[in-house]
Amino acid sequence: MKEYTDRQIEIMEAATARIDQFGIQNLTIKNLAADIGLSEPALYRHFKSKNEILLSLLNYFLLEMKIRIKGISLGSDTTAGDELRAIFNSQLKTFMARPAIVSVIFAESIFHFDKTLSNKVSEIMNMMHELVIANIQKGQEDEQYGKLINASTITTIITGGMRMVVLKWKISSNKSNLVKDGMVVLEGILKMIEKK
Amino acid sequence: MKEYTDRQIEIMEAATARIDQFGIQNLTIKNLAADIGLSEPALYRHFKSKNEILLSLLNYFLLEMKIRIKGISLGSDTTAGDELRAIFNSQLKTFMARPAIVSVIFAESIFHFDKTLSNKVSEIMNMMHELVIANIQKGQEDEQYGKLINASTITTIITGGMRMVVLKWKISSNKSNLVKDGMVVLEGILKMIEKK
DNA sequence: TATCTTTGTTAGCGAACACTAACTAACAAT
DNA sequence: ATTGTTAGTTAGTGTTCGCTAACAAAGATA
Repeated sequence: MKEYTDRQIEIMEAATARIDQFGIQNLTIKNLAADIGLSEPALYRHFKSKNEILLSLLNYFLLEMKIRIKGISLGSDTTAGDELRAIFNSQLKTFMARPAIVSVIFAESIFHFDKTLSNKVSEIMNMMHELVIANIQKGQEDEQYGKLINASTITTIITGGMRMVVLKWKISSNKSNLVKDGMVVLEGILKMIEKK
Repeated sequence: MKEYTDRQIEIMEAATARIDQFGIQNLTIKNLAADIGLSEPALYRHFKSKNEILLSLLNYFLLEMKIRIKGISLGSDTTAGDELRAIFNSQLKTFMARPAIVSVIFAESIFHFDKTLSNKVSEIMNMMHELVIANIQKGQEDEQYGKLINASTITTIITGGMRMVVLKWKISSNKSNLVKDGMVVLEGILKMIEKK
């Protein structure tokens, strides 16, 4: 398992904050070093290139997310709907607590200049898709969800709706209530697919 | 009304194509000039700065979109659902015909370095939101859509779902069938909200 | 005590960036 | 015929970029 030193984490967090506030174009080694209070070459003691910083922070957040979601504990009699509620509640709460992360992992377009980086962002998106579609398929088999619409389409609607809530929250400068708005959308979709 | 010379349009199209293929980081005046077969200073005869090229192309596509959507003709007995189908069918067909546009108008994050530019992208997004929410509200008043979920939430679900389809199409390198996939998602949502 | 490793520094490299100065050829207007 | 405008050129500006060479201080290790 990959591990990171305290200094590496400090660098990755600072880089994320800069991207969040000023965009990827403003993330330069000079700015980043100044944020931390180090000289530019000092950063190269901890990462061998600027691209490695970006790749590492994506890996870092992906790992963190996997561990957190795996750690969500559910009672044995939990419904499929409640499982979805728990997953997205955890996701949205994390985003609200650390808004800068969102600007990095939701922004495939900013890494368009490098295949390795954009693939990593796609990987994060795929992970969420797989998580949701598994839930929908199981819920349909168990007759908890209707089968009027196929699982893949429902998954697209759910992940798309959630992303849209996050995007609006970003545009509002994180002023809207992400968790509340997100749960309203999820509840709306569930209301349409859950059998009573 | 703003108008653009042939040369300006050529520059804006080339800039859009470059962003689409290689990302905003690769859009330099040097590259752009080479694409068109001109020298760098020649571009400054047509736009006073690089930022003005970007702002102009966003305006150009926004204007084009407004005109196209306004031009969609509907019979007097068209249902609200059919109006939505017509709007998104037109949108998706346009995106398939000119894929590069999508990389520009769907990517608020790449313009994060400039408020004027990111506001313009938000404006395009808002336009779609207003269009959809008006349809939903009217459809609910006319008892064509159910009122189980409020119009704002449904709008978020629809626009989010459509964006997700477009995003997947982009990630698939425009290989998936955008119009078909998009209409399946829209049909799925309509199936849930339309009264029979 | 002597040496090695770690983590920082200052100074500076070549390349690329957006943009400008100065000039020119083609053409339109008076 | 003269003049002005348009749209292009070559050459070069200062700045910033990612990154490196060379060196230094501190602590761990032998």
